[in-house]
Amino acid sequence: MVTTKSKEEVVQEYRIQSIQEATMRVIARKGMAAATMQEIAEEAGVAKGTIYLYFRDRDELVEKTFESAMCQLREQIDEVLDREAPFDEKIRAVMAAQLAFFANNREFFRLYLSLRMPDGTAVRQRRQKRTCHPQYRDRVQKFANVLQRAMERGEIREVDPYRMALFIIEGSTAIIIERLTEDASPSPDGEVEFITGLILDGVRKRSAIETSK
Amino acid sequence: MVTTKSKEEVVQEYRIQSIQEATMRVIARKGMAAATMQEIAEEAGVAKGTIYLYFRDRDELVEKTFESAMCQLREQIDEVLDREAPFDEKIRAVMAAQLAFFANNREFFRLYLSLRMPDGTAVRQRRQKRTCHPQYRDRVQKFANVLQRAMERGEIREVDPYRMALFIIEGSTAIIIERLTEDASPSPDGEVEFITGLILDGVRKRSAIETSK
DNA sequence: TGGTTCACTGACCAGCCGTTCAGCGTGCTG
DNA sequence: CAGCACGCTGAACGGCTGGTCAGTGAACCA
Repeated sequence: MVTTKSKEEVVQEYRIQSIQEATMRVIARKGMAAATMQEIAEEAGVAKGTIYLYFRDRDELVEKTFESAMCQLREQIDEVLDREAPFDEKIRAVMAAQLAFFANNREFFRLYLSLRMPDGTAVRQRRQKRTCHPQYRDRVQKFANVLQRAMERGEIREVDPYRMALFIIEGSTAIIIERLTEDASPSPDGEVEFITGLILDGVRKRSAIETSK
Repeated sequence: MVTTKSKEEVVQEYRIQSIQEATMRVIARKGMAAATMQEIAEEAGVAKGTIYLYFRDRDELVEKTFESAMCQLREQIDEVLDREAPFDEKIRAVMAAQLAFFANNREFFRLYLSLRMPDGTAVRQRRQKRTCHPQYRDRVQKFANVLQRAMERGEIREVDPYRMALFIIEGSTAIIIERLTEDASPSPDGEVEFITGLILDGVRKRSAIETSK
């Protein structure tokens, strides 16, 4: 039996998705704290009450919105991470995926900045996240595992992989988000090459002979 | 005339400082959005009204608190940055200064995370910072200038210094803040060495011969 | 000692915003 | 076509919190 979606399910999914997209847009515009249910509803073209038919409360709305975007990001990066490839190729591919994702989801970045960390701002006042958001932590951890394997293969230096992952992810994300506020940025390829170079070889000038590949 | 502080001025400064410290503690505990004037007042051991004798409103309180902490951080880093030294020494010293600052001001980090960026959360709803906090941007810019000079001297590769600065600052800060939530961390010296290595030489394994110094 | 000043207090106010729910209209059914 | 079901609406509610200000008492002065 091909469980084809009933008409109601389709409508429901459409509603949920458009409310979530509106949520991201409003948060991108006003910031997490100033994004009101009223404005989200207007942005989505529904009444305030309608949102509560699909989400328990504001917390759940924001949380679910964050999670579904993070899932997409994660899928696109994991797809690259799980492929068999030399380490530098992987880094290049991950950075390209990240760059493309944030370019295609420009409204997501504020939500991302607000929720990834120890609680830039609590979602309203409940849910006292002491640590980072689990989805963020998972992402760092997964990346750390890849680094770990690269260390075992002797492709990179042997040091704390979790810290290394944090450094790379935060450093690269900062540049990628900076791009979003610029009028004119370098080409995506150039940017990826720049970031990859920074990660692999650092800032120091190599005297002539590069360890190319 | 040595303008020695009058008794009133001393008391006033003391009040201001203790209210600001209370502000940082409460924000560290509850997060920016959930930190109420009531709780800040209790933490400082004064009545709510008293805070308004020294700060116009909540925005000004938070802003001034952020700024005075950022000034300290900035002073400590600038002192290092302005010293004449080879580039790798400078990086080591800056990282050590940053590490020490956040270790000595553990309550500051949430305020820092909330205000540095495009507006993790607007300070309440006014002041619609489109870009990062000016103090943060200044810091990145100053660091970029140092990188620029190092490029001219041929100490590091020639690429966009502002992006390089962003990458280094965000990457290293992520590790330093991670330390604050750990039970047991490596020694500060080890950590500084680790971060410095990452910045200068990247993650790639060097085959034997290090360009030491 | 009586009077005056003024930093400080905290009960109170006003407005904002998340949440609710009685009612409406649309479309389906018999 | 009458009656029903139900998704949607938005006015109204209530709680919370930033900000106010009349009152208090300690310190100082004459």
